[in-house]
Amino acid sequence: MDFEIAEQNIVDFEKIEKIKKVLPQDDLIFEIAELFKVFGDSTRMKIISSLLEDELCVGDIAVLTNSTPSAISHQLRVLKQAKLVKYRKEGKIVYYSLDDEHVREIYEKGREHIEEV
Amino acid sequence: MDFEIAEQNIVDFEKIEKIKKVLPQDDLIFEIAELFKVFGDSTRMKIISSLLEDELCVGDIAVLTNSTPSAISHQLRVLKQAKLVKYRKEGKIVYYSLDDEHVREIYEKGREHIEEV
DNA sequence: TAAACATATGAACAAATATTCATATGAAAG
DNA sequence: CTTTCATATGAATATTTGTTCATATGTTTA
Repeated sequence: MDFEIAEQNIVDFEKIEKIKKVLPQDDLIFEIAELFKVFGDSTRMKIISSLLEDELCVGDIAVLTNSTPSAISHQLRVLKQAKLVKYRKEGKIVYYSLDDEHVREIYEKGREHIEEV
Repeated sequence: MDFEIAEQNIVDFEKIEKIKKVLPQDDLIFEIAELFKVFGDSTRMKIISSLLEDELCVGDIAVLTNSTPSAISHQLRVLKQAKLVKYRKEGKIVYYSLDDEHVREIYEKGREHIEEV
């Protein structure tokens, strides 16, 4: 590890060492990136936008997103695994809703960035 | 459009129409997703984590991320296009820094979600 | 002016991923 | 109990995307 560092062109060695100490662990950074990856798809973002308004079943989400129930079901699984949505069953119908206030907050920060630039 | 809707299995037509009215335009949703896509990569997330601490040049970021200057340069271009980082030149050295408080806020919301679940 | 250096860029390759299609599951209705 | 319906799932395909490698650009130093 240290060999590699020594071989490269470092402008400010002390600054690097200082930052290295406070950087989050690789696996935490990986998990954060994985979370944002879930937000980084138009279909899922449209699902999230819709669920910000109300709980919805798969078929209704498919209509709102101009997508197929199958595609939506796949994406809801991704959102579920990321703990961004939860669901409740009512007979054969499954209602999905947002699982976390962070979803709304993250969405809104993203929207702010887009709309202010 | 309305034909497609009529053909599908809709559970609550009124709810759908109501949500449809308040949903953001497709192109805004697309842009938000594109923004989060930028956050959704480990390398870029590590760059962002580093720049949260201080401005850094390409070579130093490469060391901190265990990556090559070339790979980092490519990723910095992505971050630049998303208006997440800015840069200043000092001779042949280019210093990058975060361009927007939203970056920090979005990063922290993401981290909160990961750490609280 | 030539060499060394930091960064940028383009093309090619490999890996990841969203959608589609066919089919499965499980619940309600006939 | 058989059909219909809502949702889920697996495999295949097509597209996107990150890295690598070679090379280019522009700056400093010898």
